[in-house]
Amino acid sequence: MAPAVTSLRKERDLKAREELILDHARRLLAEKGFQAWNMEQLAVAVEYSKGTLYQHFSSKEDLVLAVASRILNLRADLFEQAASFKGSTREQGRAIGLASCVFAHRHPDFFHIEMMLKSASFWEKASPERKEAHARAGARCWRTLYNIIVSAIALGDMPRLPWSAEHATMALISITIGSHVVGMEHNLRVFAGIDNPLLSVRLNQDLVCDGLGWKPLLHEHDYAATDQRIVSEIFPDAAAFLVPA
Amino acid sequence: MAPAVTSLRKERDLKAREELILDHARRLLAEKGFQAWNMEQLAVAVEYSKGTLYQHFSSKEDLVLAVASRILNLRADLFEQAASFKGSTREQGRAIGLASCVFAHRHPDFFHIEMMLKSASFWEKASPERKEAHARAGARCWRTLYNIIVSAIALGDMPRLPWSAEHATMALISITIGSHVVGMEHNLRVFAGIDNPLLSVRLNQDLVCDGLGWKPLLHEHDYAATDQRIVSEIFPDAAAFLVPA
DNA sequence: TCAATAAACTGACCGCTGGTCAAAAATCCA
DNA sequence: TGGATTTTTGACCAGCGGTCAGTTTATTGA
Repeated sequence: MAPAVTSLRKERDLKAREELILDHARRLLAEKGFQAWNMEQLAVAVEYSKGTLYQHFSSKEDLVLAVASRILNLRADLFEQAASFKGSTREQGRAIGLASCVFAHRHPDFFHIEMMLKSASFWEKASPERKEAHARAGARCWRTLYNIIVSAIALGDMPRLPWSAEHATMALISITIGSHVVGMEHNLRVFAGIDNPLLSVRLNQDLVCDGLGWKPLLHEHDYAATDQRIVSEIFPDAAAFLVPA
Repeated sequence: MAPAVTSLRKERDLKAREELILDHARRLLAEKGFQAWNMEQLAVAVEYSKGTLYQHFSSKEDLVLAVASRILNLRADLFEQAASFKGSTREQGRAIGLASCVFAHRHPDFFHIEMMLKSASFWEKASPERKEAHARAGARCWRTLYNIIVSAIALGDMPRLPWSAEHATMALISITIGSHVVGMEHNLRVFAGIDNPLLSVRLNQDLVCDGLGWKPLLHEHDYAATDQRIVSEIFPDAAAFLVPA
């Protein structure tokens, strides 16, 4: 039997190599999408053989799912940072909305990847473990928002009826995802004269928050000031595109 | 030179064959997604050879895009029917919301297909003509909604500010698309205890309409009665799942 | 230090797919 | 009817994801 110290190092090396593969795969995905590169090219890029790649991932789809999960966990990280903002529940919700935009700015290709995952043939080629990991990463995101909304209802910031906390969460997730997806359509951007799609994402979030009666409503509070605080306290490097002069 | 009568018949035959191909392709897409069938199988199904398929479509992606466009035009048809509803502007908007649900019920696989189209590699393999046709079909949909919103603003049913008619249109499109996409997610449905995803689509649409200040607001009017009228007058065969007892 | 053994890595190879095109079949017209 | 023209066909090609027997590298025990 191998000494524990040796096997630990091996495990570390394996993990490091997996990271290396994922890094390069993410780059290829961002640059070329899904079809315009192959496993051989990736193998050359990471300086291992194709066979070795398949010791880490059961298929190309499995690999791409792993990339998506890693990025989705970064999204969850941003959400959790945002949720730590000190302020009213609606301000915390707003911080998550901003986090979603910071994320979209850092990972403009993420939603494209995520759309691919929805395809049935894609999903069934991925390993169960990675599918579960992805579900966990997704849950981290909406759990963060859900907890804030539960607080909002408990504190009386949001009416309990006619929507449950779960439905309110779904509504905010829907408007956010929908706005990001729609914002990627070139024709619609031209039609609506939108130069910065992220601004309209936030506008739509405001709309839904007001629709949910989440107090203080948009016109009852100076949210521009809140935005300044959120950006300076939590996303200092994102000031430029989030709070335009 | 060929007689005009002959060439006309040929054109008709060609068109009919294209329909046949599209019908079978749509069936395969619905049953198996994109990857789990190939052009040879489709050729066998329509009883022509693979080469003949490529006289109609420049690639598999081009073919799938054509299928998507045909379905998208059906969506536009439903929207235009809905827009003809006699009532307040918000009731007309609601009719379009219902149309979107009728459509989702008839073509549950459409959004999956539409997601695939967003992929860059997919888009660039399709022919320019079909891409333009798809854009036109999409425009038919949002134009219909846009016209109603313009009326709403003109009639004073919706405040002109702080959102333009274009932004209001985008907001409603975003919540609708977003709700449909999110509603397909199994984990989230379980989390929110949603049995009928289409109901939450409509709930979210109400939320945004109220957020936009589109009068009469949800609590100012008996929209259940409106739904009954819309269904009986425009979508009589959709009563079952749209207006549950 | 050095075999013997085990573990890890490799790339030639396989089956399958989207897409092509020369040959064959069908159609048309004088 | 028969030669010219158009349409259809399916064998064929290149490129892909994925496999696995053979090679290389690492580990072990004397």
